[in-house]
Amino acid sequence: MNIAQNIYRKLFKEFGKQHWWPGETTEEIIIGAVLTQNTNWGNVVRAIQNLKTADALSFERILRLSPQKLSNLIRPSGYFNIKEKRLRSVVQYFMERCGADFEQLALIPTEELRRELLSVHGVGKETADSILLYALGRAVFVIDAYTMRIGRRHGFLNEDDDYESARAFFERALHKDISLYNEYHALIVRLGKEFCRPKPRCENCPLNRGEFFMFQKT
DNA sequence: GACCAGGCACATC
DNA sequence: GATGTGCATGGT
Repeated sequence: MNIAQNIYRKLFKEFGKQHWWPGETTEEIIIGAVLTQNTNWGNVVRAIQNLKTADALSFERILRLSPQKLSNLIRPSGYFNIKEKRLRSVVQYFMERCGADFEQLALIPTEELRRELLSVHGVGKETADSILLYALGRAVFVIDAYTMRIGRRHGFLNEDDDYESARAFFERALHKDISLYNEYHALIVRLGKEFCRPKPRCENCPLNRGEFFMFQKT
């Protein structure tokens, strides 16, 4: 049992299954992945609800909306002028690539798909990997701000680790398992929200209990 | 009122 | 290629 596996076991025991990604369709998951960039999920829910109410929670409908109409619907998620363009470009990519028939992507290797996604305006590593894992069912470990902060505080990531080295840390340590990656990232977000905020520094963090104490940095 | 939230593109050095 | 900055809402 390595560190990454041990942390997972501890988190799952503490929090249980997280039922991620919250979203009913593949299109909704992809839309949410863009809207949640640097934004509280609660605000994303409002934006998605607006799209749903406007009967615009689909790729085809989104492309029909004017920039002004779309940005107004997603306003609660913040950065709405930026995200209007990003969402449109992501939707456009998928419509051109597979017509929103995601089965058509089944034979494309994950790394190739990842490169394509990263070339789309508004899609960085976390958004690409969230889409790959949660929308397209590819075994890619998603790193986010919580992962980096938790990893550094608890000493299993170094200060100079970046997105790719953090991803390599988890992917090397774990079996290549979609549902494991899915659950693990969700658990990290849960831990981050409840115990590992920028300040105050965590005090009752589950990772500091029992055999994990040794990994904690001051 | 300050801080934070499931980032990213772009400018500048 | 590293570092800084703008983007914006809503909760605590």
